[in-house]
Amino acid sequence: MQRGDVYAANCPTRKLLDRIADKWSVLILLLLGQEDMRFNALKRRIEGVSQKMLSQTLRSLERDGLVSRTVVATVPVTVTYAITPLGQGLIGSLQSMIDWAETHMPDVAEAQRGYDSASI
Amino acid sequence: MQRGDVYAANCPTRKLLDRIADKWSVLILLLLGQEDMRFNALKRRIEGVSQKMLSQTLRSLERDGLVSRTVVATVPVTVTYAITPLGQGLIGSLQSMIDWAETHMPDVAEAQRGYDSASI
DNA sequence: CCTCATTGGTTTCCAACAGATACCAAGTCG
DNA sequence: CGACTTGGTATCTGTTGGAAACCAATGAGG
Repeated sequence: MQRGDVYAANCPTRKLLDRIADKWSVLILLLLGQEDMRFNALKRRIEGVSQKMLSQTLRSLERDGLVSRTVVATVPVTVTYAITPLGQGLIGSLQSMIDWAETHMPDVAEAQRGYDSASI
Repeated sequence: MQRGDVYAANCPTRKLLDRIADKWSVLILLLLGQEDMRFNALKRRIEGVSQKMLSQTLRSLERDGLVSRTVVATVPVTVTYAITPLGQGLIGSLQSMIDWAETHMPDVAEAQRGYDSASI
């Protein structure tokens, strides 16, 4: 089986990786993996995200079929975002990345202290 | 057990995630997970990375203790980068992310076609 | 000897992108 | 009548990424 080379710039998988290996994408997918959320709920939950980046990233995730967007004609109109079955498959990897980060944060912090003190 | 909130901007784990969930970091870590590599070997292998971003990202990964940097006093001097035991633990999650991307690339491509044709 | 190549970077400059802010429609509440 | 909600978009600015030039120190080739 011929495998695409993710290190080639024009490889479709590499381009997909560039979109999901993004801080906002990861945080959004992880939240939607837990429960459906509306636009402003995501915005309030994810500290520091701008409306522009949130709508931009959501549109990109929707285009890739990882997230679904549902408009409900209430007043004012509400928009609900949810993870798709396709996106659901990604959650596992992302969650284990977060778990690793939370578990090994102390080791990383210590490595940083070592690095910073050595380079004074 | 009190869990840090990765969605808070000042959370150390969130900041670590922002550094790891980066396209260059992921590609570098994955390559170094397979074998030790020198600077220019990485540069040749990862299509599209600039020297600036490569050295910047490598320094960041070194500071976090995920990658080690070894200078050998040959002529000209050679610098070898290797994954650390700490970084090794992260490879699994990253690899499963790539595997997912390679496996589900056709689904994503089809979702994109659907999205793009619907919005003409 | 002079030039070009190698190594692994740093510096500079400019284009691209992210973030802050203002604005929008359409309706509800005081 | 204002002020507030929803989920955005438009604009302007500041930070970042990428292209290219430059660097030291040495070896090879003409």
